[in-house]
Amino acid sequence: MQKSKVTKTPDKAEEKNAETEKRIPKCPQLLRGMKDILPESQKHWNYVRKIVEELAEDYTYERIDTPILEETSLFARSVGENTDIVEKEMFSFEDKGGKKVSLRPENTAGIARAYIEHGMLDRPQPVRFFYWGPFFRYDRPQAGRYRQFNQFGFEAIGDSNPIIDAQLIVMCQSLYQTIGIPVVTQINSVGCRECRREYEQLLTDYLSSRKKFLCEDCKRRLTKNTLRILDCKEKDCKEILADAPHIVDHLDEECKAHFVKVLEYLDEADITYQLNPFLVRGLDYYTKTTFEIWPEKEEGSQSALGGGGRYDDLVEVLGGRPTPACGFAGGIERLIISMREKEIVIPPPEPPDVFVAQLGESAKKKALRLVEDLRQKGIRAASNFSTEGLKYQLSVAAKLKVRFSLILGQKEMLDKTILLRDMEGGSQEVVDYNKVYDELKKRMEKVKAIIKNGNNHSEE
RNA sequence: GUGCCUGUGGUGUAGUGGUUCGCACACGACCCUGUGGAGGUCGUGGUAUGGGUUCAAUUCCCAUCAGGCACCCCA
Repeated sequence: MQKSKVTKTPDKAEEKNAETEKRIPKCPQLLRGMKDILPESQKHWNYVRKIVEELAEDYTYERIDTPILEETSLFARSVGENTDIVEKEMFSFEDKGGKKVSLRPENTAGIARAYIEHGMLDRPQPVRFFYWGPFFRYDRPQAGRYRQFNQFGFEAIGDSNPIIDAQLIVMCQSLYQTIGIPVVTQINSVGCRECRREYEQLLTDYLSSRKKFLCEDCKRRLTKNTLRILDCKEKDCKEILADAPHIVDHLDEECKAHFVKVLEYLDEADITYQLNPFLVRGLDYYTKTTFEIWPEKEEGSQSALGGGGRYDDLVEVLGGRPTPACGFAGGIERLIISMREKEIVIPPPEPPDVFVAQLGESAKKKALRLVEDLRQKGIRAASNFSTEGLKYQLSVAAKLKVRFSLILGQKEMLDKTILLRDMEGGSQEVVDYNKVYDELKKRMEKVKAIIKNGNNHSEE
């Protein structure tokens, strides 16, 4: 028993403590904006991943993983030199060879690069990919906004048909619906390069004449990135924008036809969407359709769950042949935050088939082997060898919601038997040790059959 | 990157310019080597960090760091 804190015999002991404390540096902490995903959150992550993978499989999108590190110019050329992402949010540095590299802030550019680099225009078009992984942006962290965050996404490269756009939106809506989060899709068209250029001129003219009423940011945007003014939340700017020309009214024939088609398809699929003439995305590569997915009841400012659109020029901009494409990216952290808010219950994992409890050293030895033997025969056996008490072991079994427990003690060791306990009801019987597997299997089948029948009639 | 708010054991919280900062949960040990951790006893663990004011700071002030809100941006 020691009470070092209270002792009045300070000097040596305390001095020593102080010294060692000084000598051992404090444990380095989590970097700002980074997050550990602890085991207790993994069920959310696994669940979302499972749903994304199933959806991808249903729609034949194949998994692709591109590196986290790419040449900086890849993003500068695709996302855009003058975007915030490239200008101030990338983790960029020179590698030891002096090459300028960046942690990827998004994935479309990397995938387009891979498409070109591996000559995927030789595959049946469109090539469909899905991905899941970490991305990096140096932003000021907030709930739902981290410096390392995870996204999943779908990309369909090589098809200009508007049904691709519509189907992506259908997929996304379905994804969030499956998880249990009601969402609305906001949609707009920013046209192709040509109509955008004309519209930008039109908008610039309109806004220039009202420049003095715009906020400081927008005055700056007027020369640099006019379209972004549409996104401004300042009241005065919004008022001015109310009468501003809408890009959808200034699309050329082809872009207009494309947009109309997309909307037609969405109507046909019973997708509810909101036309948002001010929806402009912060990445330069978008053409024609752009859309964002929002929770039905949006709370907080970081709540856009995902966004996407068409990027018909990107592959060409990066040096490939002109190739139309369309994609979507969703934020996983934000999705999980929404799930937590909605208190969405995740289907619990299947419990193990059996729990092996042991008492005494020789039983413990044998149980070690038993667990592995059962596992190899396809029975999922849980165990806990770190404690002795049977009470404790059974409580672990109960927590795991295991239906059966096997109890191996000294008595059983002598008789070459084992106790098989049905955790539901608590009946148990002595079984010949060599027949454990058969007996267990028999009972598991029985339980399975009962569950099957029971479900036909009543469901809890 | 700007403005604002917050910071008490692992988690959630109470409280205070003055000996030992309280509680709950969680965690560990024992009662307990034969049955679902219920009960009992005991225990580990904290004022984010660094300065300043003061006889005295966890409390007041400043800075830093971290989290959050709004902006910005976007996932």
